[in-house]
Amino acid sequence: MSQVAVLSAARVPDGAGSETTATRCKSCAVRTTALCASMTDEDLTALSNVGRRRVIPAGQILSWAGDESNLCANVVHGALKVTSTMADGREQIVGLLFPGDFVGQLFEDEMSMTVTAVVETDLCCYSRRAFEGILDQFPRLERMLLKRTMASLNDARNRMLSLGRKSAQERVAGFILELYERSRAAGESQVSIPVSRGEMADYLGLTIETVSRQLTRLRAANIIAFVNGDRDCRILDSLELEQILDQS
Amino acid sequence: MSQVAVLSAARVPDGAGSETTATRCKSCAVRTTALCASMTDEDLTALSNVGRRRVIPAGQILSWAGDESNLCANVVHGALKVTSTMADGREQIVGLLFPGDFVGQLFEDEMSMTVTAVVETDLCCYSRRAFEGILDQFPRLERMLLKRTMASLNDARNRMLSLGRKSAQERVAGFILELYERSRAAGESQVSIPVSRGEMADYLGLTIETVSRQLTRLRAANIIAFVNGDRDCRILDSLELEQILDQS
DNA sequence: GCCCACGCTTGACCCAAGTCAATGAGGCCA
DNA sequence: TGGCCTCATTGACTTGGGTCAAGCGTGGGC
Repeated sequence: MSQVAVLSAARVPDGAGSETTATRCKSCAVRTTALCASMTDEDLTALSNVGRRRVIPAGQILSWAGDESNLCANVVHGALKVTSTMADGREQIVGLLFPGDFVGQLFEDEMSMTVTAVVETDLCCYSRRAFEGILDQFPRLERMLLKRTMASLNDARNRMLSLGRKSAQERVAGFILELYERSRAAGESQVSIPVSRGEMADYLGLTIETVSRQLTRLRAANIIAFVNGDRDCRILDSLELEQILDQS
Repeated sequence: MSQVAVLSAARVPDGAGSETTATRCKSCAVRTTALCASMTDEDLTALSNVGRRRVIPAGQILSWAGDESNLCANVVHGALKVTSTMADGREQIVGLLFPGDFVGQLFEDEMSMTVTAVVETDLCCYSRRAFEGILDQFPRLERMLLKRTMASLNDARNRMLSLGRKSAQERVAGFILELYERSRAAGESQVSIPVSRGEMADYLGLTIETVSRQLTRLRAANIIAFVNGDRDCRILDSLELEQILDQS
């Protein structure tokens, strides 16, 4: 999953950007999962010289659709949402970005989507122009970006199937399963839902009420169970969840 | 708009592939609109040596989701649909490809979507492996592919907004407008709808009946008018069409 | 020229999901 | 400790678009 967007306001965390060598990059949490994975330790200097760490508080908008596109970034920690909005306020979340994902609209002067932090998020930011320059110098970096963009396109297409053809129950079950895969890959036993019910609705093309009712239904059927409020849940019957998805 | 897929059966048109130089490429209908636009006439030999023309009859499937990914192609003439299908037959068209567009799943061993010709279509096909090799040699080609993939991702995201948040009327009006822009750009005075009502429905996440009713409504409101059957129409009031789209 | 098939339209009815509204459960500040 | 404020849930009702079932028109085969 790699993306396209840009950032405006943010505060700089203590000392970030002050180290001039690539030592900071080498120990970075996303050294092997972000685009940086395509670079050797030596080449990383090219990136570390222009990259600047920023912490974005939850709810803050990094950039509006229509803004000038002058920054791009790797997500280091947290989560971002990429949204498309209509004049009357209807909103669709067209992408969720997690650590290791890339955000920014390259080769374009204008941002086409709005990017917002859904929780407090650490970014490693680059000037868009500078990043494009680095891309020219490192074919392996460009290749990795190409592969990721293709993977994002694939994701987007799968979400089109969901939005165009699946029932509310199937969409909610699918979303829970996506999160389940993500947390299992991270070795966590519990699924933490990183977004509010409203954001889930905006992601799935539903209303808050419908999302809530479907979750209640899954809970009543003993397929999932919430622990400590409504943001963390345990999967009691992942087979049943999968069954809701691909054979109804 | 660039894509991801592979092809299987097809018949070879008279003499295609028999010229060994790039002369054929130079006079190709999509020389300046397909990925080839990134290549100089001299460099084109690299592509023309491995490219093979094929004509795909309307309705023929080029490759199924799950097939081995061993071919890719430029669309020269006609139109393709990229679809995602569920076990029970529900289908979503996740992309329409026109002359100049690229189709194929690079860097992947398996096709993730089904690709079908919606009308008789001419392709310029490459072995996937060979094309990947050419990509390695021509950074400008790779860059153009990257830009197109990013543009496709943007399109896909706009379609997510449509599928997730727009009413039937807005979706149909939006589709007609897309076609209108395309035909205006081609200098045509009439809009020809390249797909059946059923395919329109699969593209818009609606049913045939709903699409038909919405078209009837646009016709009754004197916004569009059909000429010679139901595949060609004239736009009588494009302002009203746009108004249906972005301010309701 | 006739018939059948296929794609499109139209009508009548239904239901999944949206809307509107009330209630509940934390969390935060005074 | 109490009063908000925000977010989630639940209920009652409405509705846009789906479903089912006729018609209709055009084009191809015989």
